[in-house]
Amino acid sequence: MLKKERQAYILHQVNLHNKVLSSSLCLDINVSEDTIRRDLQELAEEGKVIKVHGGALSHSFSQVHFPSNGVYSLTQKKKIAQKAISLIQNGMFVLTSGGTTILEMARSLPPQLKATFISGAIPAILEYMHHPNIDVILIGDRISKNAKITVGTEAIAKIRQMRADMCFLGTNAIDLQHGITDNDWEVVQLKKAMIESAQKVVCLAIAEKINTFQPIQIAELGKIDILITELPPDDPILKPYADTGIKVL
Amino acid sequence: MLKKERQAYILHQVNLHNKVLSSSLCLDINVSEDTIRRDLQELAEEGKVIKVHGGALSHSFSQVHFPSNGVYSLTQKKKIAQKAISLIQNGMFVLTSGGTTILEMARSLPPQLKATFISGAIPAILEYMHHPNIDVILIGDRISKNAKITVGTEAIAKIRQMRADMCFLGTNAIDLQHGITDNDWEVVQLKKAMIESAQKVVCLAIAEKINTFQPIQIAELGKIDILITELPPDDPILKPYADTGIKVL
DNA sequence: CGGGTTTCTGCGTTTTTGTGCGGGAATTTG
DNA sequence: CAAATTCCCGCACAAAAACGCAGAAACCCG
Repeated sequence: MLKKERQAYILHQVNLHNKVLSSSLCLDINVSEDTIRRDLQELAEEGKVIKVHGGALSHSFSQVHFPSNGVYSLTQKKKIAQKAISLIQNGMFVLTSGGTTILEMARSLPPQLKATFISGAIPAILEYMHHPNIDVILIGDRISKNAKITVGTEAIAKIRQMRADMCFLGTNAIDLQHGITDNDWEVVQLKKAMIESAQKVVCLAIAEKINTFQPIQIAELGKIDILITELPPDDPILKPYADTGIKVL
Repeated sequence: MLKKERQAYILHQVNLHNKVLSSSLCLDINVSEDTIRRDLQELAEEGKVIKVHGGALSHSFSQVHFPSNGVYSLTQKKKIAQKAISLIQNGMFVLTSGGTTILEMARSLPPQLKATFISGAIPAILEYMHHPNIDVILIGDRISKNAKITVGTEAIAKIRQMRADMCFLGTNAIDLQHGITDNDWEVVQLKKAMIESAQKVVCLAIAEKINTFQPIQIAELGKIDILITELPPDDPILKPYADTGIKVL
């Protein structure tokens, strides 16, 4: 088994269960504990997991207990959220993925907006629920604790039978060659379905995600209608994307 | 169980209940009191909790007043929650409705319990999601903002195709003549479906709900297997229910 | 093709960390 | 004041990590 393959498997396990024991991993993959430990260490250095004595934890895990995340690019995300909200009109059916940028958008929705939001992302749902004029449709299925979103075939089937006006995707990585990419297989399946079910696809990405990529492809750039970052639309880094026909905000 | 994981659980409990006893924690997690004490000490050094003789307090608690129970029957609900939890075994599939009693149960689930919880109740789902060993299946559909639970035909259809070992119902009203009743038509439909899909039906009701009724019937008493209140099982008010064959805890 | 280098992996050995236990000191409670 | 908890300290033991090393595979390059 290849090293990358192994690390991808480990990452998948961590994302699925929020934690992982080195001992159980080395039984699973049938390699020595040292190898696992080295893998975890590498993943930890890349910020993919958090290494602890005896195994590793998912990043979201510790984020819960450090609610003081005011530092995490909040101002950029607010800016993105504002631009995204300007696209939403009364009466629309809006499909949203998970992620902190989407969450910020959910928090910033103006109270007089009347629309229907469809999502399986728990934190976002909580925000929608508190909004006075928004109807909320919850996508059900098994919950991925790490992504805090429902994943699985039922969720995908439900999304497939929707016809939304617009779909907002929190974006983990985007570049010219691979399009939008991610590292969680189940979330990727979900986002694929969301793209197919929406008339317009909007990607929200903070600038540091631009020109990066991850192992699994969600969609080619051609599928994207609008790209929103915190940068001004004429920033040179965004030029190549605009040139492919994507509307950049 | 990983050390960080344990500390996360402790922190969660402290933030939830504003206090925590080392003795109850070491029963919950099944480690020695020394370990708990060391954990609390570490958390205290990081400023996450305030350590006191016998346990720890949340930071917010020490600052302000006693917002505590009195009005909201919290202690009764905790008692009910404890009895309910004693019915859950590892590996079970458990269906739960909404309501504050169910929420209290969700908060009190012991961390080593491994089970699958199925629900459309958003507050309860949040608790299940934070639990280290519980798998969560979310029932999707339109969200009723006031009940904070998913309602509608899709939700009912999904529940119908489940086969749960046990179903816990928060109960708004119960009496001998009408069985269990409620006043929200959509929630009633949902609970009916849940009863049909579960092998055992457990009703959680605080004593003040006993011998009251509401406009819409959910089910006859005959459908109920177990009734849990905060009273001792031999309380005279419960006698008539026990006489109909319901197991009273 | 072949020799040198880098990368990856597993195996001992040593260090560090996490946990439980016993006994005595300190604190709470009645 | 006395009994019961709870806390603190040192120790022992097990599990995990760090470290150095060596063999094997992959890679590079003239």
